[in-house]
Amino acid sequence: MTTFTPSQVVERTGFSLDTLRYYEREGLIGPIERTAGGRRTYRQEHLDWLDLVKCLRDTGMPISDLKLYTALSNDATTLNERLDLLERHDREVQASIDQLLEQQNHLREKIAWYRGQVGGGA
Amino acid sequence: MTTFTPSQVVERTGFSLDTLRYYEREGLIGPIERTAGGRRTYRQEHLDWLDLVKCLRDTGMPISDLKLYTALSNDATTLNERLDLLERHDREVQASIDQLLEQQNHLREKIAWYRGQVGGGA
DNA sequence: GCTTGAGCTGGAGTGCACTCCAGCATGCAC
DNA sequence: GTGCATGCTGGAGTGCACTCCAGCTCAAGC
Repeated sequence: MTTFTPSQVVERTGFSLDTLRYYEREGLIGPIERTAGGRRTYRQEHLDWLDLVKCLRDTGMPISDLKLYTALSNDATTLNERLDLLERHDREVQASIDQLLEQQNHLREKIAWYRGQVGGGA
Repeated sequence: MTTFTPSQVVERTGFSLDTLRYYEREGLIGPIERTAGGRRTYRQEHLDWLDLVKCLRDTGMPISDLKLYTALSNDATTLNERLDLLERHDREVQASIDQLLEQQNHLREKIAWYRGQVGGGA
């Protein structure tokens, strides 16, 4: 069974060593097995999980929600709750995309105005 | 000339009183005129400016860049620099929209998977 | 003229998500 | 078997953008 050292996980996930340890402390990822010497040995399933964590963090899910989601994931009877959580999050992501697009329009109007000023002054 | 009290500005811009004062301290908006008693009296141009500030903040421009942009706006010869700043920001906004859309795809795949599980278990 | 609410100041406090550090252990490379 | 990179822990520190607070002044209504 392939395992990964902390630095390999850093390389593959883009999280820093400190962030990986922080997430483990916070319960965003289950306790990672250790070598006899105490070093963490990650497995493929951890990398997969961290990809999901990255997706959710990058879309703005707070640590507290991720903590909840992780806890739910340890109980096979919580599929509906997890689905709810992700659907709610999806709606929030959609809302922030919409808001970003709307504000981008204002921004581009402003840019167009500046271009008129700059071009007109030539 | 119409003027606005601080609480009217709160209502119209959505910024809190404390945030308005913080922005003024930080130089994101020029010093606001005062009444004899020391109360701020905002004018329409301030509301317009605050709309732009809101647009830029909501799209993630840091306070430090807004500070710079505000400083540049007090010098009529800086049109090109301001345009540059906004264009750079627009590219960053586009990048975060793109990234959000991409991560939203992953999220929706996960949601679809959950729906399969939940539906399949019925 | 007094009450009540809005506003003032300077400075301290908050919440979030990391990030850094000291001091120590481990492990592979030679 | 020693040197150096990697990793460990607990806890302190950071950066950002506010947000709150005490103690005070001001203004409008009755």
